[in-house]
Amino acid sequence: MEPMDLHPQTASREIAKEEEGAQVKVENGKPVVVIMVGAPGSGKSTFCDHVIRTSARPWVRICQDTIGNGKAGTKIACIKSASNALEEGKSVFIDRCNMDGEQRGDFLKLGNPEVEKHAVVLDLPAKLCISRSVKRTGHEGNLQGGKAAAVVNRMLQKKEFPKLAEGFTRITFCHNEKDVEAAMNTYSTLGLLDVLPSGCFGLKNPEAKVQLGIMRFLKKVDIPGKDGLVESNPQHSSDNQSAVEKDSGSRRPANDSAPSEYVHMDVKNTVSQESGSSIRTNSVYSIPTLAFPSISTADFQFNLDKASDIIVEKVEEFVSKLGNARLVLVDLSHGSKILSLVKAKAARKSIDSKKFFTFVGDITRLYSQGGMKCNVIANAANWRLKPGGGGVNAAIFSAAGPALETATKERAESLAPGKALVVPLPSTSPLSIKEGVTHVVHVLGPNMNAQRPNCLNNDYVKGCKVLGEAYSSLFEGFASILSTQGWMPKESNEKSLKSQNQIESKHHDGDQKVKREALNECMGGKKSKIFCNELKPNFSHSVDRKGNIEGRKNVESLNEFERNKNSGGFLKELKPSASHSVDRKENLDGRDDTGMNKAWGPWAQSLYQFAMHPERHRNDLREILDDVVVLDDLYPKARKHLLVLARVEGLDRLADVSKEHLPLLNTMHAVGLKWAEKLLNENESLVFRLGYHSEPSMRQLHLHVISQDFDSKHLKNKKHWNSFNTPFFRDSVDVLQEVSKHGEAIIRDDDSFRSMELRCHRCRSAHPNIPRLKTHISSCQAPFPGVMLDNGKLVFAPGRIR
DNA sequence: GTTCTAGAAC
DNA sequence: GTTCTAGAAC
Repeated sequence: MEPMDLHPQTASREIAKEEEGAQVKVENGKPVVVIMVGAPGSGKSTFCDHVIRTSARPWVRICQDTIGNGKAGTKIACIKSASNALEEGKSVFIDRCNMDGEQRGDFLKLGNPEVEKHAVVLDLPAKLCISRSVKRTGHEGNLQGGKAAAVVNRMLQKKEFPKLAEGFTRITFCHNEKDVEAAMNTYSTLGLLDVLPSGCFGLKNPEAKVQLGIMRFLKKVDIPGKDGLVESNPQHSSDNQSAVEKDSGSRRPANDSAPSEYVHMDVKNTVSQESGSSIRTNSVYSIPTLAFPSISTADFQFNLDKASDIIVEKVEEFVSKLGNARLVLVDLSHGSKILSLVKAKAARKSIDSKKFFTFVGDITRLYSQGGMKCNVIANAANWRLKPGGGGVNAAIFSAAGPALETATKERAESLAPGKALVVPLPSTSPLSIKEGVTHVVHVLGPNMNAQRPNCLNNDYVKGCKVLGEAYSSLFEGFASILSTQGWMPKESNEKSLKSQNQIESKHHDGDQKVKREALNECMGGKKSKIFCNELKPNFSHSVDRKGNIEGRKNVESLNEFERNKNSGGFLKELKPSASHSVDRKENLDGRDDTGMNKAWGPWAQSLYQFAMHPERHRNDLREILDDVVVLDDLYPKARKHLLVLARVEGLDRLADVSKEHLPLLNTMHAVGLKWAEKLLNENESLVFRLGYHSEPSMRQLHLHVISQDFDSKHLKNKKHWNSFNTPFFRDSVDVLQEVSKHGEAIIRDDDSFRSMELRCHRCRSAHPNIPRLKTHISSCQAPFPGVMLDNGKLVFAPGRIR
């Protein structure tokens, strides 16, 4: 392959000149087809109109609603019209919903292949689209008023994000008004001769953070049979894609003389020339990928031959355990000795080159310049975990901005040789925005450089051991990240899903134990390797307490354990409000140590009084036991809504729960289950769910046992609904597992859940307000989503068809 | 947690 | 005018 010595834009024009008649197009600029993707009310027309009004280049908006002399026309008419506009050198907006790949397909064939196809995805909250389309008048497609909500809902149900693989060169995702404005600006200021960078932009899922479970569910529904998805990335991938990219990466000779800045173009040309496919098929993936530099070989002067042996050995050990996730060894230099050594040794060991390959490029620009999306990158850190010092460490800290330093500091202050530290990268970091990196894993290897601290003085026995440990820690850290994103090796996943579908599975202790051990093995069996000075002392690996409920879904929870341990602060990420930090100690009145917040108001004390003095409230209680009392919620949010109250002084909320409370939590669950079953005897049409609010309004830990009809006059507002139907509601089965494994429950409490859009818990349709939601749920008979059926979260009457 | 109510949304 | 939300008070 010839080195690229042209500027990308120049290169495009050079290519264009070779095409017959392309000269004219160059003079007129390069027309582009922008396919708008979005539900009615998402603002597609507004977007187009704005750009057309303000842009220097000629644009045509093709709108199916008006194409027939101001009236609705056909798709064919749209294509014809768009084609004509392109002939005239005009750029084109395809202003229709284009919600799925099939609808977009025909428009992607427009013009000659030189015409870039872009997508602008207006993925705004369903509620906003609904309310806009409900209230608008004079809509071109006559979609307004009452029927709009239903249409929008239906469309959102089947929305399918565009993928580069469909044939787009550029996809811009807009999740909020600000994104929309930015995208409008981008296109408004797109001059006649300008070419926008290719790739996916703004790709993120704002719901992911607050609605992990729900997003997981949506993923499963949207794309059955696909695996290897990254939670935050709605892009899909295929084997074909992975093969193409693997080729483009591994085929690149180590001594390739192409300057690294042009790696992306290099890849593009290689692929389009050699396989006839285009850049579109290979620039973005959602295959979980860890890009890592060679550890210790640069500044720490570790022997390259020995280092390459260790890399290959560790890769071989882990690669098969990471499902279809990929490991990529990256080096900036084209003549990198370590890359060629590793490549040769990996080939000799027949390591699957789809799963592991080497790549020449800047680890901080793998996507923007190399066209390779890596959700996780490793940093060859220094022991202080500080920026600077040159090399990869300086580059990564610099590219990630201060956010990485802050996030790192929150988790650890130093790192020992052989250890790794997983740091979730804040979404504000440029590395996250531009490169799609979600996590940085700091790794510290052994030092053979006398100028640096902890020099091993050429002791390669120890050095090799430590370097091996460093890679193990790194790959374990990567595995733990995969698990947090709902991804895990397929085999374990299938196995655990199988056993999760039935409530009865809760007693399959033996089986679970085997799996847990298998996974332990899979994770390297050396969990203590990952260093973190925030590690809580009460973590224990002897998790096999009685098995039963906490034994379920063990794969995921073990991974969660790893996650918490590794990052030492993942819980914090899930609960950004500092008041819920796991270390908080509270006084009995709920005021924390700072005395600043969270005193329980007088109205919040009633449950506490029930728990402490049940005999005074005998008439209001269903059951009084030594450890718990059971009562009807005073304001039930469903036909049946009971509370199981803990009778321990000082146990006010889920955040107060620690491992010592496990027996109590088990009792609460068992009593809750008993009552659910009792109520099911009275009315077998009910379905129950047991769980805790992440942050309760009422003092004294209480388990909600609530029927899933939500048929109650007391369910009045968003907060009511969302507190039972978002991740804010923590299923008792999950809490038991978490506490059993990690000694604490995950709290999902940021205030956003209150204002989250209202979605039916069964069919997931969105509704503009509480009354409409209630009308809907009173008749929705859709089966419950898989995630709710998993792990025995729902309790049905025996024999009932779900 | 609920109730009350101003004012936004319809 | 009526419906609905959200914030303050309790």
